[in-house]
Parts: sequence; C-alpha cells; structure tokens
Amino acid sequence: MRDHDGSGHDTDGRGYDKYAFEPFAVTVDLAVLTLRAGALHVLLVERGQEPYAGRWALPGGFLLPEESAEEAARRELAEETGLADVTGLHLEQLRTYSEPGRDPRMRVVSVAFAALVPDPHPDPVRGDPRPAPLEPHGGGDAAQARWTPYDAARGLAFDHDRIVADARTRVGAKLEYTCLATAFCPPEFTLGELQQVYETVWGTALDRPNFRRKVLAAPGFVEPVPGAARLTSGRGKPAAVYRAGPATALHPPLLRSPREGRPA
Amino acid sequence: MRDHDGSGHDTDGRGYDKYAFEPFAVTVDLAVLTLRAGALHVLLVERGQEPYAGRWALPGGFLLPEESAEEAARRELAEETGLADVTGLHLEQLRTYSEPGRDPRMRVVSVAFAALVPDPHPDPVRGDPRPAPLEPHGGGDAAQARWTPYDAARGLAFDHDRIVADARTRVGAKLEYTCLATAFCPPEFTLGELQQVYETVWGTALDRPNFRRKVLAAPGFVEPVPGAARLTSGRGKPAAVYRAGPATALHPPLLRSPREGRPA
DNA sequence: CTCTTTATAGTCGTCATGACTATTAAAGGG
DNA sequence: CCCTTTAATAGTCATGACGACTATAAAGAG
Repeated sequence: MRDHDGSGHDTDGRGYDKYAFEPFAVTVDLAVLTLRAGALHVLLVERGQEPYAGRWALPGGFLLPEESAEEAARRELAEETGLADVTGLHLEQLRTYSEPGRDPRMRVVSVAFAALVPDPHPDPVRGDPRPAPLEPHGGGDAAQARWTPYDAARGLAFDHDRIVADARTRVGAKLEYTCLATAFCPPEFTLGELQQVYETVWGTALDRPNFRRKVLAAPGFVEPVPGAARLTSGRGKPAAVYRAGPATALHPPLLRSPREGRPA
Repeated sequence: MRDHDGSGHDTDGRGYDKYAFEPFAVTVDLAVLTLRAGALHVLLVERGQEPYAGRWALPGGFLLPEESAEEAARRELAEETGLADVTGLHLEQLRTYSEPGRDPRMRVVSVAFAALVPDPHPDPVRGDPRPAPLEPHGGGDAAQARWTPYDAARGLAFDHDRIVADARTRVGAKLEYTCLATAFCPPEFTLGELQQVYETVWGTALDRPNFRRKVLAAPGFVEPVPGAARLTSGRGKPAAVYRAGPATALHPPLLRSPREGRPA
C-alpha cells in the first residue's frame, strides 16, 4: 500500500530506502504583484537560456538545502526586486504545481507564491516624501526584469500564465474577507488609494461614500494617523491618512456585490 | 542571482546543470475528513516504522515519477480508504510544507490535501438504503487505519498536527462562501443533514429556519429531489431530500456571524 | 471670486439577517 | 384512537447592512 517503488520494498512510504522515492527538483515561483498607474502589474524576468529562451517568466529559483519554500521565496524576492526590506511584504502561498512535463527538461515541483508590494513608482505627491523608487533589475546573468501590466503578461514560459491567473484570482478573493488590500499600499495611505486597490484588482468601480463607510465599519482594518492629511492628486480636498490596523480578517467582509460595481 | 548552487555555475535557476539544484523527496499528505456521529473525524494510520513508529499520522506517500500531486493524493486516498470511487470526492490542496527538519531523516517537501468524504458509517435509516459502509484498512504493511475524532487527533507524527488544524481552518472558511458542505453529504441529503455539516465543522449551533432560508436562497447550492422525503432520525416529520446543485460558489455567502451561533 | 475636483457627511428605500412563533407530519405510548 | 413528542417547514418582525443618491467642505486653477 505504501510501497510505491514497484520493487517490492516496503518503507512505510517514508523509509530510509533511497529506492523508495523519486528525487524531484523543487522550485519556488513568484507572482510579484503591484499597482502602477491604476493597473495591476506583475514582475517578469526575461529568460536567457533554453528552454523558453527570450520568453518572459516569473522570477523564482531552486530551494536551497536548508531553507523552506517561504524563505526561498523571500530570498528570491529580495534578489529579483532589489528591495532592501522584504520582511514586511505580504507573501501568500498559492499552491504547488506538480504536473509531469511542466518543465520540459526534468521533473520540477514548484511552490508558487504571490507577493504584494506597494507601488514602487508612486507619482511624487507634495507632502508625501516617500522612499526612493524601486526599479527591478535582472540578476547577475543576462536576464532582465520588468514590471508588466497584468493583461499583457501572456505567453509566459512554463505554466506561468496559469500561476499569474491563479494569483489574481486568489488576491481578488482575499480582498473580500481579509485586510490584504493594505499590503498594496505604502505604510500610510488614504481611503481613496485603498479603494483604488479594490477597483483595480476587481476591475469594477465602487461608490466612494459606501466604500468609505464599509472600511471604517470594519474594526481594525485601518486606523487614522492623527493630524495627517494629504493631497492625493494635486487637486481637491486633502484626504485623511490612515495606516493598516491590527486586524487580519474583515468583519463584515467587503463583498464583491453582483449589484454594485460597473466595469471600471 | 539565480545561481543557487554556490559553485559558480549559472544556470538561470533552471539549467540542465544537475549541480544547480538539490534533489528533494516529495510526498503528499492527506487530511481525510468526515462527519461521524455529529463529530468531525480524521483518518489516521499507525506508523509501523521509525521514525515515529507506533505514532499516528496522516496517510500519504511519495509521488510517483509520472503523476501530479493531485493524482498521487487520489491514488493514496483510494488505497488508504479502500473506497472504490474516489473520482467524485472533493480534494482540496491545502499548502506545501517544506521546513527543513520536518522529517528527521531527510529533506521531504510535502503537498498537503484535505479530502472530504461522506460519513462512511451512516446510521441505517428506514427508506434510505445507502451503499454498504466503508471501513478503512491498513495497507499491505503492518499499519492500521482508523477514523479518529478531530479533538483526539493530537500528537501525530511529523508536522501532521498542524496540517490537520490547517485542514479544519480551510474547510471551515470555505463552507462560508463555497458549496463545499455538500461534499460531506451523501448524494441525496436533507437540509438538516447539511446543517449538521456546518454546525459540526464550525462548532456552533444554527437556527434551523434561518439556515433553511439562506440555503434555499443561494442559487444552485441545492436542488430538490422531486417526490423524495426521508425520516432522518426515526421520528418527526419526514424531510425533503435535496442533492448538490450546479453552483460551486455561494452567493450570498453563509457567513459565520458573530451574533448567531452559540457554542454547539 | 468662481469653477472644478476630491473628500466627507448624511439620507432613504430595499433587502438580508437574527430571533422568534406557528403549523404540519410523522412516531410512540397509553 | 388520542395525545404527546419530535422534527420539518412556514411565517413574522425588528434591526441592520447595503446600494443609490444628495449635500457639504476644502483644496487648486483660472
């Protein structure tokens, strides 16, 4: 029953017998998502080698012997984005892709993650001196890295199209019942910026007063930064500034309503 | 950057160079859940070998060279439960556990699944001749298998305590916004049986008329079996019989309310 | 100052929800 | 056969969340 090697060995499925299991290569793949200019973007790297040379792919790489998939993902994230502090970024394990043949060379099992990062290129706004913009750079090899609009991220190497689609589906769903949206925002943000996260990921327009009412009604979602206000687009009334609250789940949830929300 | 072997090779993280990656053993672990006698149960197997000999663990095993993790999980499920038809059972990929040291012998990366099965031992009810009860059996080796109440499934081998806890958390959450609950039910069921699924997994008592109203208000969740009715516990009015509808998501969701639901 | 733009406050009707009561249809005991 | 018990189902009602909408406030542009 646990004897899977077909050689008559019985190792209880976990025995020392090295012939009882097949070795696999294990990688992590990262769907690094951000919001730029009102559109969802994915960080892609150009492959320099076969297979799929010249094609775009998700950043990722092999697990090191002494690290977990989460640690490998965070290491790759730091390497690929050049971001100094990846400790605070939200990493979400999506699922593991293990179909034979997903890598044409060998058997590769890949643990996919979604990483949510604030806009690395915010438009400079008066009264909001944010840290210097972050530009992804290719690694030591020839590969280059680039932020790509979600809709243009098609024809990727391996099964990365599917991973990117799964990432968006998962993130869109978690926006409803978790506080995940703040992971796309800088440490301090306005409710308008938070609403743009929802509108961009969901692809729907939301009523601003209603959105505001629901966000403020969810305990621990956001908390006001006392005395702070910021002009978000140069004109209009300055918006109050909030930061992420202590909650992780959203009660009540911010549901994608079948009624509200026309196409954005 | 993608050069992870520390040997100066550069393989773009996926090169043919066999020294560029570390081989891992890849397994699947299954949290097979069911509802028996009003309590959540997990299928456990007793380990016959070191490490953790004599300890209880989740069923599982190594991936074969030509199968995906999902296929391996379904194969293991069939083997461990003796269930003839596992094609219809709901398999849910939970996450992948990859911490170094989670297996004391070697580096094992495990893809965990939750499997939801109808009660294999339903109380015989008049007018409901269900298929013969299903009893799990150990494999060809010495391991035995047993349904264990969720609360008694502690002290398991490896990190399986955590996997079991994650399975319950995931299932409980998905009951809210998917039609997952029907996966715990036989092909035809009453609304009382469906309500017991929610009450058991959530650990809360629900108001029967309100539950009924919400279930019937969700399009495609359940559909009536015309003319069928069944006495569910020998006494009282016979209940109408339903089967799972075509929907997979629940609109509106059946939220665990902070108000409703006293401890069951 | 006036217009535009954006944030924020508030209103109102509708619908979902939780709490509760009433009715119906069966079994079982006398 | 009548009455109690049990469970399913129908219905009621007040509260609250929600979507749609209007009004006001605070900024810049001209």
